[in-house]
Amino acid sequence: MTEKPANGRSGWKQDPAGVRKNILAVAMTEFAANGLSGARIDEIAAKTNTSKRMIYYYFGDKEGLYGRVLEEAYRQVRAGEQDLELDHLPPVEALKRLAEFTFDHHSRHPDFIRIVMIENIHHGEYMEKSELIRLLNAGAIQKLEAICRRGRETGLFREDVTPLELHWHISALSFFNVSNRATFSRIFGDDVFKPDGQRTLRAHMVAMVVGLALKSDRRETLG
Amino acid sequence: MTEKPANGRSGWKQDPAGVRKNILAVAMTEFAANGLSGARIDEIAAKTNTSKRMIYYYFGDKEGLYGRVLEEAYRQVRAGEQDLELDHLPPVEALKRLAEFTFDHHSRHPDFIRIVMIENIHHGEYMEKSELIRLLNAGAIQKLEAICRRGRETGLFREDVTPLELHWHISALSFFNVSNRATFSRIFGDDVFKPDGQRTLRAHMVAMVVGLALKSDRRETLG
DNA sequence: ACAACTTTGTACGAACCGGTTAATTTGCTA
DNA sequence: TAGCAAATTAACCGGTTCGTACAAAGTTGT
Repeated sequence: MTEKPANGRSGWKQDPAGVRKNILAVAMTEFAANGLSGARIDEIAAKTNTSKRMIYYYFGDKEGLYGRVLEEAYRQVRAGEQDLELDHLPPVEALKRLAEFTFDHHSRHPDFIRIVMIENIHHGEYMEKSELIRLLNAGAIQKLEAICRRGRETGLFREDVTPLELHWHISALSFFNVSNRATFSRIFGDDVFKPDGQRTLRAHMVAMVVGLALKSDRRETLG
Repeated sequence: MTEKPANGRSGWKQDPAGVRKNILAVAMTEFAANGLSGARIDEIAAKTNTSKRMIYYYFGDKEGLYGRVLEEAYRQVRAGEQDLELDHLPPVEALKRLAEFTFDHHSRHPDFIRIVMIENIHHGEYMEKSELIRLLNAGAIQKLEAICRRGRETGLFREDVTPLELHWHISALSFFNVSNRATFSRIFGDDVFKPDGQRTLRAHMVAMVVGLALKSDRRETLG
């Protein structure tokens, strides 16, 4: 509960950065769980180490808080993607790794997925207000662009499939796997979401994406 | 505004079925637009031909209304799928047609997609209460099962890719195309969602799914 | 004719919930 | 240690919103 101040000095009773961070973390969980209109400021405040007044002191109002949560969600997830090193791999291997990583990454961050779902329900209007988010996401496709460039240079990849389209397919299959788990599993059972099922889906996804990227006469090596 | 009674006889001043229908239609739009907690009963009532009192008379409370809206949404969409005739087509053609149809069908029913998104935010808890929805959806995969059976019998399809998995991939790519349009287009532009872009994505989806279903030595005829 | 069902309309209560007012404490600086 | 801005606390407010009460009348199947 009582964490050490984010500030260097110890013994301080005031800790603005820590308070902000604490509020953001709690708010993200609550918004992810209940949506923008479903989340309750009082509930967020209660789960915080501080008081409701501080939420308004630092974030203005509910929508302001939601906006910052949205930014923080994108920031965290994009930060987790930076470490991936793909330049030393041949294009096909790099594409496979990127696709697998995305699948796993989304699977590990269900709250991020839920925040994005909620933002889509709101037609992306809060995202549009954030310059930060646009900047963060612009870089999200650079790795894929590099892979495609190398793939085309070596004559393996099709010329008419764009990085953006590949990103779309990878995202769709990885996102849906988390976003629609509740309804899908209640209709068809949850075998698909057990470890074996997930491995299969992931392998399918990789095979499909690689199959799409490769020229047809280079596909024979695929299973 | 004033529609003729759903009942056959004319001159009736009472029309329970019509009132229910009208309330459901308005409520679906409102829930799809604002979510369960975001939608306002008073707002729904105002857009109805009848009064708030009738909503409670027929549906009990807000959650009861939402539950019926959810059922109605699934019922409408599944009903629209029934007409599709695939038995006369060879398996690969049938699979293509089914995939294309699903893509277009979801694209034509954004409110249904939004309702399903909202239900997933609520962890599918209202869906679970409805036996009707489970029944409706159980049949949603039968067409695909028939196609797969024929495909395997003729030696074209892989034995280790199940109808459920194919349904999952088709659903993921078709669903995401509607559900994440707002955030995706705000980050990467909306070229992908213009007619040309949509045709490309749809063609990719079909190619990927068919490529996955087919045995590797039967894939050479693909573009 | 009679009972059950359907419709209309208003007004209201009570909880909920986002946001504020006002006052106090803490820490930096000089 | 005085002064001042930033940080923090706790009680409070007013509008919103779900749901109901009440009162009455029209309609339909039997």
